Amino acid sequence: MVAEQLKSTRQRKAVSNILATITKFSSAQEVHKLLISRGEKVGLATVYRTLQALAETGAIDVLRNDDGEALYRACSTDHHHHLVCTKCNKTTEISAPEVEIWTEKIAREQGYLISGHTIEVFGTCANCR
Amino acid sequence: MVAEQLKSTRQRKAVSNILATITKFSSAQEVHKLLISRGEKVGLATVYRTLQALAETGAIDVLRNDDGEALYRACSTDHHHHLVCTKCNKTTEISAPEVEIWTEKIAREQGYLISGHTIEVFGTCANCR
DNA sequence: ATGAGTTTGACAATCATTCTCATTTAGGTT
DNA sequence: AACCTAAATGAGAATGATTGTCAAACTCAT
Ligand SMILES: [Mn+2]
Ligand SMILES: [Mn+2]
Ligand SMILES: [Zn+2]
Ligand SMILES: [Zn+2]
Repeated sequence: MVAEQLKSTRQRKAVSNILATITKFSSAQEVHKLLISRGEKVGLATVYRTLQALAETGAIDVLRNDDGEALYRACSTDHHHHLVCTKCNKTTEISAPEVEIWTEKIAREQGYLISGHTIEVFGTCANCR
Repeated sequence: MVAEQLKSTRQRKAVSNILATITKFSSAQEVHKLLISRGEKVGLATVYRTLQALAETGAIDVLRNDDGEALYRACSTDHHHHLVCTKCNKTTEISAPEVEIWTEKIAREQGYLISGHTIEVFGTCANCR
């Protein structure tokens, strides 16, 4: 029972590199298309697996759009939330210590053992108007 | 171009009635199974359409679970958010005026025209522990 | 009761995501 | 450098929630 290990592969590097160049939340399909268009040969399934793995370790963020599709983004490493444009998915990171505290308090009051929370604000960015 | 009108049908009443008896967030598939098990004959597509219609008018609430599936619930009519059990989907409504204000402020500062926001807290309820 | 516009439902079609599994690769060991 | 083996990959099939189709059934204002 050896500990889990993530091997460094060409594909994983390619995905990470692409993510580093994208500022908006993007779907696995979008990331895959981008990779292909840049000449990187990476299978679609691998893109899915890589994004999910990165999200699980907290290396990148995930959220669901209105259609339930998963969107990924390489955000800053500290805890934060998002302001997302519903037209172009442009994203601005936001933080709110006061809200974090409120969240903890509420859950405790209701007898829940908190596992996480979601705070996303949606709207139309200046550009899209 | 007459204004939209929602006709009162047996199926729509059945869906609304069922929702009134459920306290947890449920998927269209679950609602459909419940209807069938109670002898109500309603097509699956109709359940989907009805839930979506109700959600659009704001009559019921929607959220996405980790798998991206849409879950519905007949909540109170006032603005609120949710504390959801990740095991059984038991839901507690919560409200937070301070958070609402913060949300507005943030969006305005960033030049976004707000269209909505999502605030859900997840955890394990007392029962599921 | 009538008729135009809605709604329904059985079933097909979508389509994002997952699964399979034969083949390739990373990275440690001789 | 050659070897080994678990981990990773990818092409394609499979899954499954959700949506589309369209003829038949229904609602409701007249
Ligand atoms: Mn937070
Ligand atoms: Mn709110
Ligand atoms: Zn935008
Ligand atoms: Zn529970």
